[in-house]
Amino acid sequence: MQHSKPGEPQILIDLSTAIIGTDGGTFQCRLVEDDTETKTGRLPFGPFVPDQHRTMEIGLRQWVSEQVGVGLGHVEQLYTFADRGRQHTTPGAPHVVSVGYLALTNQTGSRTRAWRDIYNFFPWEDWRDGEPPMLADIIYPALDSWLARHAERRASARLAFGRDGLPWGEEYVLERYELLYEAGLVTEAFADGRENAMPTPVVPGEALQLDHRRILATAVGRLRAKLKYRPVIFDLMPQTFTLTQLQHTAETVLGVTLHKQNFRRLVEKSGFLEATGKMSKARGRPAELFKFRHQERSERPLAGLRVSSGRTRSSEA
Amino acid sequence: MQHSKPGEPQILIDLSTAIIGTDGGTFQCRLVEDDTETKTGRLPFGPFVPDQHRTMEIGLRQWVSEQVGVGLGHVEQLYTFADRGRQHTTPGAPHVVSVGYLALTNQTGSRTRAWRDIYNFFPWEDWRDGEPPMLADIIYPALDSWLARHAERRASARLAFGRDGLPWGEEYVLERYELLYEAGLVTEAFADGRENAMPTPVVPGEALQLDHRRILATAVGRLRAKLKYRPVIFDLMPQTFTLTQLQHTAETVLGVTLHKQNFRRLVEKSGFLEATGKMSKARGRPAELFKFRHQERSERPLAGLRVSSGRTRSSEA
DNA sequence: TGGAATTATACTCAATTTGAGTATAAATAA
DNA sequence: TTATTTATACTCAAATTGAGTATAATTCCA
Repeated sequence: MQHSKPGEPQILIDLSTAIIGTDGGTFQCRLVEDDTETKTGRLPFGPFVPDQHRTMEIGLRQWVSEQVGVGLGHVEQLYTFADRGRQHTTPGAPHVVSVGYLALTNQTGSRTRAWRDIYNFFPWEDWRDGEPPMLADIIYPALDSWLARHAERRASARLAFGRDGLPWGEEYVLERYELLYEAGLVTEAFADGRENAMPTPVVPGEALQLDHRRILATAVGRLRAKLKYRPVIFDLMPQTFTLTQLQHTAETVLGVTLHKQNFRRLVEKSGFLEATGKMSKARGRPAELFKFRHQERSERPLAGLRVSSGRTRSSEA
Repeated sequence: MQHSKPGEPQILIDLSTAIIGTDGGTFQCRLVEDDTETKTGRLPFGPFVPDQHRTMEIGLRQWVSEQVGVGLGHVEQLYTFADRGRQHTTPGAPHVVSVGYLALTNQTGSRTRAWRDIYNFFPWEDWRDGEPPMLADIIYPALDSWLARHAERRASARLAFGRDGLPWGEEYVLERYELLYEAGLVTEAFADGRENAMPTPVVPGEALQLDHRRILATAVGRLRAKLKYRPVIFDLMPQTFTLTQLQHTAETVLGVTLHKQNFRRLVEKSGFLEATGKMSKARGRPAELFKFRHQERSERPLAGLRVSSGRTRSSEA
């Protein structure tokens, strides 16, 4: 009930930010390539300096604009991570706590090559071509063998991965990653020295430094969930767009394909769109260009996209 | 992109916890009565000591069990608050960042008198007897006068308070409190010295120390939202309970009354309940006692209570 | 130039879910 | 014994959802 005493190790706060955008059907995240010995990337982060910034979000926006140079839309605090063993671990060094943030942008960098496809890090999350075979081939066997020794985690695994006929919930990205970590099946678990970690990572998917893949999983899970009840998707879109572009963005984020006609019905009824009268020029029939209407007089104000899935990309005609 | 330097003021982390329970139709939160000059209460909090606890949640559970003596069910991190001006403000003192937590218990203290009705702090949130008259009488006039000078916040206010025919969303507890704070209509805004704060708080509702009312608002909003898609309500219930008791608990948390027959249909279909065969004895026809079934073999595994509102308490026959 | 392919948009229809009732059953209280 | 209270079962129309079919407006290419 009292504050920590001066003798104790100092605490530093890092703001680690998952800057997310989409670009022509790829789901992208801005990474920093360290010049360290390891080849794994990391999220951009900066220190929180209480004397300089009134709030953490203000501080974050400032160093992102200075050092990353990307215009941000929606910014949202995700979670504060302080686990020992999943952070910087130099002994005697100050303890670093990272506050994870999600930031959306519609400026994915054609310029830099620092944008990476998020599904590189979570290949089991992309169901746009149907269930990734790696689940049945690699992940489920390995997970089941671990679950045989950890029956108490069985219910969580069933829910997170939608086993036994339960549905796959797109939004449980973090829960799935954490289970794989706990089971010692991802690279970071090995690096963190979990006793049960496999000597070699069993599950495909690129690692990130420290616990940044965990933060990214939190960001993707939160974004997928939020898409369904808040109009955040428009922060990923250019000024004007066609309904098909909007749908592709939603599919990219959710990692699922959607039923075109029903998506159209949903999004039109939501009242978030305003026709511009202009037309896109491409192959096939031209599509109308829409823009986001900033919620004046809408009927269904907070209902975002409650999407219903369609067929897989590969099963389309 | 680098850590804060040793010369900068130290950062301390407090874990501030909203311990929430219900007791016979009241919505309760465990407070600490400080022996300071102010009469306002505060949430229990304890320091996070990285060397002693592997994670923040472990640390929190320990000092809560030691110092508060309440058994906790679901525990969830809410948000990390670091705003200057809404924290301890002794100049030169270390900057305190509070990580807010929500903790649920089914042991509300008949023993201590430290349990307080949450609706004391947010009287406008309790719609069980219909819309609280204070909204139309006090809050809306005051808010509108502020909005006249702050047109850019108008859309937020419409959504948060459900004006202009928009529905009142139970879960926007934090958004509503923050708007009232921003408009200088609650006590804390005055204490924090906002330039536009009214000399006397305009809106009824008891204050808490520091930004603890903000943390509590976050907790209530998160709990109300979560109730609709995760079975957290059972962490507020005793071992066995009737459907009516369950409904009253949901109503207490949501601050709304529900349609009895539809609530029954929803909750029975969810597969979360298991009949015990025993009956409750009270007035009227005895009701069957149920217990929570820990999600084996259920069809709708993650669907919690998607409640639909009924009539107000006062309009019942 | 005239299909064929491609993409967009409109409309239909059954199944399910939701909102709001009515009807009836089983207890206690007077 | 009858009124009161509470619990539970069942009905029904409206709205929403899931999955199509039908048709329109382009470009591609033989």
